[in-house]
Amino acid sequence: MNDLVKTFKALSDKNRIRIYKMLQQKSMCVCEITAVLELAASTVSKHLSILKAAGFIQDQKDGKWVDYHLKQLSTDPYVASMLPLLNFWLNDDPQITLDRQRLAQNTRDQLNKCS
Amino acid sequence: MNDLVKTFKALSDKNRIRIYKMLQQKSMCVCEITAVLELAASTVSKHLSILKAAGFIQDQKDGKWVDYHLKQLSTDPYVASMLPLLNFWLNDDPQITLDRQRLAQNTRDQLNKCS
DNA sequence: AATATATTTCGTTGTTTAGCGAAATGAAAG
DNA sequence: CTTTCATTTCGCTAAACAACGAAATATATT
Repeated sequence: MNDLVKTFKALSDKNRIRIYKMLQQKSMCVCEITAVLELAASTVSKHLSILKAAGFIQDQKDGKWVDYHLKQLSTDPYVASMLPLLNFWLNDDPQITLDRQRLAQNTRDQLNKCS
Repeated sequence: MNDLVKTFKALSDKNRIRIYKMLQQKSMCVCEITAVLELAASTVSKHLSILKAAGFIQDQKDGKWVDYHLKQLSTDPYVASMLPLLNFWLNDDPQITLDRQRLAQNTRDQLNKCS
């Protein structure tokens, strides 16, 4: 039961949903996500750690960046069941659409001096 | 997006999950739920209002009691998608099993002076 | 080596939320 | 019609949580 509650808690935040829906488009580093959400990098990092702990995302080092991407083959049954729903939901949401437009415009190399 | 977050928040609490899984067995009044959860009636009432606002449950007056039951045909698409998962999940969970045993033992009429 | 950029960790602050008991409300029974 | 029981609302407290900036860590570039 605790795992299930943890799964739902991970999805109970607007900014974490926005992160999930961006990662559905492409893998992103922290500073790219930060640029779209307009939050402090430390806040974004925390959100990512919560999504990771719940089993929704994975990370991978890439030079000075850390790439985050969806874990589409989750071992956690709760997460695995939620994935198709999350992938389908909110694709027409105005905020999600806007985020996706903005993430397409920025590349991590253009983001000199992320903050 | 706010509706989706609201849906997840409703399910992000252990006691609300326990309530959901009890209501899966039968409709219950507040004092019956209170007897199983061992929480204050006002706390249980608040949990029920959150589940109701999210579209998971409905209530119906029955004399001096208020009967709560699952809303198995939800108009909310997020809730509707979650129902089959919630109904399937946790049926073997020790806490849920125990709650269900306890709810079967008590009837509202035996619960004189609920608290 | 020194500097710049990316990320995480830590400590703090303000907000949200779960919990309680007391008071208010409503319905049933004496 | 007064009392009793069930429920909800209200005000409060403690814990959980999101957000920030600063400090720590790590990698890349000069």
